[in-house]
Amino acid sequence: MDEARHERIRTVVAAIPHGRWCGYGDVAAAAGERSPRVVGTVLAADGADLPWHRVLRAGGTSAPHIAAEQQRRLAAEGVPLSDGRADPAYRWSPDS
DNA sequence: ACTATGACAGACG
DNA sequence: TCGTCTGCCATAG
Repeated sequence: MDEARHERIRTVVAAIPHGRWCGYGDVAAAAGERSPRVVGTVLAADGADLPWHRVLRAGGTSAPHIAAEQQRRLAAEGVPLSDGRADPAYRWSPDS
């Protein structure tokens, strides 16, 4: 069942500390996924109740449609943004 | 069953 | 640093 897959991903995203961010690839790896794309798929379908704004792309940038919200929330949590790009120093790995 | 699409990542030029 | 191409895999039609 794919329910388990969604749940694992949601769990990982929910585990991201306040004031931190991490990449789709990191979440996917922590959830045991083969592709980071499934993370986006899950967040798009079930991310309303999750801190999805703490999940960015590998480079620290955000997807166009959600960029405004995402950057606003991150800034509100104290994450330094340099020209639409989150500070790498505030990156967090599900492992650490 | 097949094709198109997408909140991605990595490799290249 | 940026734009493009390719590999990836779940969902929708």
